[in-house]
Amino acid sequence: MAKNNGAKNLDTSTEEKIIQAASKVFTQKGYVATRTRDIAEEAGINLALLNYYFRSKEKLFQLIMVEKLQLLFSVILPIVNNDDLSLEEKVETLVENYINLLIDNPDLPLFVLGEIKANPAGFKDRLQVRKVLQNSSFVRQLRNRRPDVEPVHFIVSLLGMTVFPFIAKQILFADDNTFKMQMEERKALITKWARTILET
Amino acid sequence: MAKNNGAKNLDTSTEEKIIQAASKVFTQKGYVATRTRDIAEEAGINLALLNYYFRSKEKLFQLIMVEKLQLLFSVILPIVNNDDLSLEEKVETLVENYINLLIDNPDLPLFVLGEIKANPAGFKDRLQVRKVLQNSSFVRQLRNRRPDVEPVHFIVSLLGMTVFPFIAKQILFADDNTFKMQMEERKALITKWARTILET
DNA sequence: AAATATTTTAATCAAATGATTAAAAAATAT
DNA sequence: ATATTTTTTAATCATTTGATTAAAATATTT
Repeated sequence: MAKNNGAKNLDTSTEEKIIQAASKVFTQKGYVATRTRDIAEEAGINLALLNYYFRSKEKLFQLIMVEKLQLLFSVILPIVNNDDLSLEEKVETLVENYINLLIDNPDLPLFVLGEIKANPAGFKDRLQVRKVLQNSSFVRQLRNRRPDVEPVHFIVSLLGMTVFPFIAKQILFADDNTFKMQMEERKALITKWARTILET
Repeated sequence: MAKNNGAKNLDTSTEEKIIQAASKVFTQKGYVATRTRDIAEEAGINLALLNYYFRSKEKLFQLIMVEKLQLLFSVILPIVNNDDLSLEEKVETLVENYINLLIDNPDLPLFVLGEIKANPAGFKDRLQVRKVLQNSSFVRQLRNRRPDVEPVHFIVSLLGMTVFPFIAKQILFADDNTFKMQMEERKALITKWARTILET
């Protein structure tokens, strides 16, 4: 066998190089707009090698998509389900962690939302964000605090204030540096505003 | 000549049928994912006819894109530049009109933002949303009211709360009817929240 | 009605693209 | 060292897709 190695050097193995390249190109251009040749070139390998390792564009895409969805949920789920955090603590942690994640992965929201819209059937069953949220400690606390407001409205506002700048970055912000700076200062603003909204 | 007619019946002319179909398919699937055959089929005409009328997929797309951008801006610009409206009145009108527009064109935000991201160079010059906003009555009022907060933060929050539900509809909302209903009740909520934020 | 111009279509082209194949190169085992 | 297995490549295929062409159909003008 010509196994690349045992455990070390995995981050530079061909397979890993392809995954890294696919992650980059897919999230940047979306499924239909990326050509397998783009990924191969980005990975510095032959096109046939991509199919040797992953059988097809579709298979490779599924892999990346699952990875990205887990990345998004790994930040949300532990927080909204943590019974030890108060409503205000949840909001603060959520905003802080989510903006940090998005600063490192600015393409993530538009990519994920775009692909879900492009193929709703493929995610209808797998993704039950609504159900998970419905039964969360977060929603329970929201209902308790403000029985007069549907929790979804508050959640959408919080997510909107947090995620939307990364979706509309191209249009609303100048250079990348001021954007990052403003996203940092935005953490405190959103937290404060969300608290205010909870009281009003 | 075989001109279809003089002035009547234009809404069913071949040219108009193609534009309607292109509008629908492009906004639903985006530029790369739509095939000219899809548009032709949707319009109920031959594929060659599409190229006879519009020369190319790209040309037809440009037409639709300009139309959609004008649609988006035709709602924002008159309001943010209206010196006769108070800050609170601007917010209320903006939210009301924008949600109405988005209820009728739910695919618009993801489409426009996706295409701009896919081809930033093509819009960098044409779209100067930042500059227009910068000099608007709206931003002046915001600076005046809250000199301690960068206006962009407020604008992003307002737009985020308004637009984001239409972008994440697929994930966060159940059926289309309850969604529309909740968007209607959301108008008052956002307006109230925005006012609160301005005071805090 | 005949001639002319416009609109529409069927057939086809050329380029792009996901995928395969057969052979070469490299690694591992014997 | 030789044989065997795994990895990589160049060449090629088949399908999709935007676009064109030549002819047919329809409308307009004379």
